Amino acid sequence: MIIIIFIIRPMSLRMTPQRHAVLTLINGSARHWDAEAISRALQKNDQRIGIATIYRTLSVLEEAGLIAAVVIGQRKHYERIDKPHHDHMVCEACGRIEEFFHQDIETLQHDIAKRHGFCIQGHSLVIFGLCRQCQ
Amino acid sequence: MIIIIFIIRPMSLRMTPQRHAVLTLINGSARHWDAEAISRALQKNDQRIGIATIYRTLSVLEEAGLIAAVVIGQRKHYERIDKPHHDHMVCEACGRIEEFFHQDIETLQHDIAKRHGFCIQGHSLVIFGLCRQCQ
DNA sequence: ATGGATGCAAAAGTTTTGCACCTCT
DNA sequence: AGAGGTGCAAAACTTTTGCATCCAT
Repeated sequence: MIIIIFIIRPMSLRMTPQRHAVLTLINGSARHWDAEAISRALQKNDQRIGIATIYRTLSVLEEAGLIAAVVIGQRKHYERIDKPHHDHMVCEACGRIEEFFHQDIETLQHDIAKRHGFCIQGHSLVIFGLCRQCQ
Repeated sequence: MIIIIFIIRPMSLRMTPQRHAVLTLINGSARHWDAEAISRALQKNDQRIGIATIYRTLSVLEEAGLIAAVVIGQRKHYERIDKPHHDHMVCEACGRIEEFFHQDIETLQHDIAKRHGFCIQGHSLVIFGLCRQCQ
């Protein structure tokens, strides 16, 4: 006997005030945000949203492809999606995060993945160092 | 008035049974271990070490340059140091971790860091995808 | 004796979950 | 009414810290 279970998920998510606030915050800057930073920024703006809602909202927005996630130093950060793909360079002294894109690095990653028989789905490249100001 | 404080740190660390057990475990396999996995593996081997000691030991061993650390998916993993530098490829289905090294990728990272005025100190490159078996 | 290491338990930090309530069709 | 969202508090997890005790000089 074969049992097939369909799990029907809504195709579109409800854009509530909370979700809108989080999305607007992220889309309104080039920064990388973690849940804590979002919570603090919204509070300063008199929009207090429960931290649980923030976590749930970030998952939902990421799954919907409306924001991008990067893990930086064991912590998930989110940024707006309307930038072309890029990787990150983090200053270990001041925390500054810079973005870069290098087509050759991208290409070589695909090459090496193929060589290992991997079907590449994504990557995370973070360069650590000292920025110009902190050297 | 200028006060100079010298903090004298021991140059060598004491190789206690606990530290030896952790080091032996890591050096005895090609795996990547997190604190939990180490704790479980040692228990199976009738060597129970307090989890706090494991965390402290891992820091100490890493600082001493006896093991290497990699952050994979928000969690710090440790592996033996006696391998040449490499990056990682993680199968999102089965968790398999493969290693690779690509000199051109290394070189290009240095190029791009220099171009941004960054003094590069390290990097973390993890490729996500599906391994041959899981496709 | 003394400095370092350990184990335990408690604390801290981060993220998830349960649940009652609310909101929008 | 029903599905989905929210806030709060509690729980779950991971990692760190305080402290009494132990161990090896």
